[in-house]
Amino acid sequence: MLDAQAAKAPPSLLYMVKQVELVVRSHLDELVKPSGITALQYTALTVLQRHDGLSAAQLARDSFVTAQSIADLVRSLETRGLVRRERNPQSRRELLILLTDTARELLARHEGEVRELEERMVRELTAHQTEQFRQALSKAWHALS
Amino acid sequence: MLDAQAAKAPPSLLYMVKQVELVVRSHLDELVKPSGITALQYTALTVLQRHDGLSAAQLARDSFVTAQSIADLVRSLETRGLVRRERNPQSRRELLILLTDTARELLARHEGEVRELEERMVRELTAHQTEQFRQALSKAWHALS
DNA sequence: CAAATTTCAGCTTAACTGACATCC
DNA sequence: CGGATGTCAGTTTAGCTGAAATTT
Repeated sequence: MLDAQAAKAPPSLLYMVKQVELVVRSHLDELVKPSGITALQYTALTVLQRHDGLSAAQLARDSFVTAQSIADLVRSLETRGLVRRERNPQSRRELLILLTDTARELLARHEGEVRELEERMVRELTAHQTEQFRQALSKAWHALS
Repeated sequence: MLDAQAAKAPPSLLYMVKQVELVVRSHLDELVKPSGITALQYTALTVLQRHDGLSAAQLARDSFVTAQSIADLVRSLETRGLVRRERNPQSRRELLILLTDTARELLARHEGEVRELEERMVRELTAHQTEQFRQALSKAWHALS
C-alpha cells in the first residue's frame, strides 16, 4: 500500500509557502491600491528603501527575474514619479535607481497599515516563535539560493 | 531618532515570505519543465491529488483568484490531457475536475525530486524546527484568510 | 426571482526571448 | 575583444472585468 492509497497527505511546505505568499499579496494589493500601485511595485519600493541607488541589474539578480522584467517595472515606477535614474559617476553605463520624495511619502503613508498586516500574520505566534519563523524563512531562502 | 534615520531595518516577514516563494517557484519550474508544464500547473495538480473532484469554483476560492483565472488554468490542463471534467450528478451545473492517469504518472515521476527540493529548503532546520515552521506557516495563513 | 457555477469576449500586466548598442 | 549593462521589439501567460447562459 503506497502513498496514493494511504491517508490524505498534508500539504507540502512548498505549497504552504505559496499559499501564505498569495494571501499576503492579496491583502497588500488592497492596502496600496488607493495609491495607484500594485503589491509588486510597493515591494520594489521597499527594497529600494533598504538599498537606495541599486542598478537594475543588481535588482534583477536579487529578484530571480530577468533584467528585462525589472526594466519594465522600473519604467512604470519612473512614469509614476516614484523613482528617478542617474548615471553612476564611477561607471557610466550603470543607471542607479533612486527613490523620489513622492515615493518616500507613499512609503510613509502605508507604513502603519503594512506593519499591522505583518502583526496580524503572526498574531497567533509568541515573540519567540515569530523570531524562529523569521530565522526559518531566512535559512530556507539561503538553502535554495 | 525615528526609523527612517535608524540603522537599516531588516527585511519584513512579508518580504521574506515572498522571497522564499520566488526561489521555490524558480526551482520548481526547472524541475517540471521536462514535462512541459509550469510550477503553477504542477501545483494545481498536487491540489487535485489531495482533493480530487473539486469544482472550478471551489478551486478558485481556495486560491484567491477569480473563477475565470481558474477556468483558463483548467483548460490548459485539459488540453494537455492532465484533467478531465465531468458533471456532478448531484448538481448538474457543477463540473468536477478530475486527474487523468497521465497526470498521476506525471505526479509520480516528479515526486522524488520535489520531496528533495523540500528537504533542501529545510536542511538547516532540525526536525523540530521544521515542524514549528510548518505550524507557523499554517497559523499565518489562517490569520490572514 | 436570487444565488451559484460556468462560459465567452476582451483587456492589462508581468513575465519571457532575442537582437542590439554601449561601456570598461 | 569579452563581459556586463541597458534598451528595443515582439511574444506569451496569468490574471483581471464585464456580460451572459444554466441550474438550483
